[in-house]
Amino acid sequence: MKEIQDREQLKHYLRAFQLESVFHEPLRPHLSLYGFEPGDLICTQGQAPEYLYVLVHGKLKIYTTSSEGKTLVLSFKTPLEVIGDVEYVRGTPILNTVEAVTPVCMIGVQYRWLHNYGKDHAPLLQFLLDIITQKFYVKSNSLSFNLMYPVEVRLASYLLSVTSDESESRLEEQGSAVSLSDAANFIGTSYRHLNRVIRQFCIQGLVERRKGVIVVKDRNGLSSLAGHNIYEHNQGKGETRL
Amino acid sequence: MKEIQDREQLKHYLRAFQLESVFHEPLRPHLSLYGFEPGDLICTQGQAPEYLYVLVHGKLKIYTTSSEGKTLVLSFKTPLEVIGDVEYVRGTPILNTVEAVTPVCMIGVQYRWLHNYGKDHAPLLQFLLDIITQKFYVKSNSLSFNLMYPVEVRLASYLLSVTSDESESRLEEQGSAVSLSDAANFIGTSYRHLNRVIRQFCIQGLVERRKGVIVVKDRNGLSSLAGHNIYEHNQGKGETRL
DNA sequence: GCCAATTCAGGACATATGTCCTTTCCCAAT
DNA sequence: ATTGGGAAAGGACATATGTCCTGAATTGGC
Repeated sequence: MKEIQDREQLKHYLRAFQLESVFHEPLRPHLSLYGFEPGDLICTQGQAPEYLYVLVHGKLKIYTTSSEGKTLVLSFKTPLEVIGDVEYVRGTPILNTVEAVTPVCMIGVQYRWLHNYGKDHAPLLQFLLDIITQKFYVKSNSLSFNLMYPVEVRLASYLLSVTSDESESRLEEQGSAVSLSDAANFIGTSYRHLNRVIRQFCIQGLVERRKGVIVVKDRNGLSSLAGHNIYEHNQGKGETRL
Repeated sequence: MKEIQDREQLKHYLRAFQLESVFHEPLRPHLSLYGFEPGDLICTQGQAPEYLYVLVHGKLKIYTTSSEGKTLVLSFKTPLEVIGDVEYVRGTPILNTVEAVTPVCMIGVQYRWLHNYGKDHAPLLQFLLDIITQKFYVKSNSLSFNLMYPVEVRLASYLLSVTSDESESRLEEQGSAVSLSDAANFIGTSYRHLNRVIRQFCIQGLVERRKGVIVVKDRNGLSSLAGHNIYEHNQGKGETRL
């Protein structure tokens, strides 16, 4: 992590994401921009958190590791997203490990300033509510989905959610570098089993393998397999009530 | 559902749960008390919500039903808990079905009043944040746990979390009426498989069956099976930062 | 271009879990 | 008491998924 000393850039992001009222005057001096390189850990499961981060550029991977060493990828995040919000509100240790997948830029604020100047600031509270309810919503879907459907269906849904709508879209686009084993950990299965299901999809003509890359051949087929159940992504802010 | 016309009782609950500042003067006239009988549905997945409810007495079951008819029990809730909070903030249809397990009493407020008089009211926002982050936390644990461990471990954890600390505690206490098939749906497995695992636990001397009731015989044994992973319950408000 | 080291795909087998069906047992209505 | 219905437990089998290992493919260094 390195701090980026560029108040102009910071202002730019605040404007671009309409965060000016969220981080009002008293908080401004305590905001900083931080850069992370792919593979950098932003925070680690179990540690005491210190900063609230707002992701404004790049892609993050959120995962948890069991005591036996198994890894479960919980989500991939793109802007606008917040890291450390739940921990801030609850005062608990960091829940999941967060790692930069691409070069990442985040706005960071120390909890103490957030608390001093923000704890009664309605726009900030509303912003946090908005973000956290969205997270809750996504996680809730994810929980039901993972518990109710077999890997086959989850993979179909996953492929639909990470590839774009072109006639032939492949996994691993725009340098997003989602490896197959990450995908397996995300779906909550083993790498081995993922391969098995992919092979089956190949046979059914739904996807194709091309040197380590999966190419979606038949979105409709995948859709009918997945049913209406799609891994929900950050679909923007939607209509919030606040 | 029937409305309970008793302002004194309402005041009593507000005091008991320290909700007086959360629901401040302008909101008070729009609060009502509602009673539900076991089996009553408080709200149904997919509907348009209208009320925010605060559970002040009784026990609720939250579940979701897939289009194929499979049911997944997401949680059981006891006071203090809020229903409809995520939907209120996000303006979305009801996510999960909520059913009374015991006689239930809840404080209800229509969204429109909440919005009119509460959308900038910091104590209310803080309250919602507190509740929702707690929900998020529990759900997050639940997701990882369910995806990472086999039914055996989940059941051990579940038994520990629903039975009290006595030397011999049985499932199905204090009229809580958690049926085995509810338990199966909660753990995310089939009734058949749950039985299989219970049988195995019996053989290992961990639990005993007595006419449809499960009696925990060896908490330590269950603990070592479950590892440190326990289904998190509402462990009170904890230390919140707000 | 060649080799060692690493990643990747898949075979073989074990285990976990689901589905369907049968048996038993309990209770309520007659 | 008799009987029908339905919960509760478990048998038999099919399927889904995990683990371990092997051989092919790929890559980076020389």
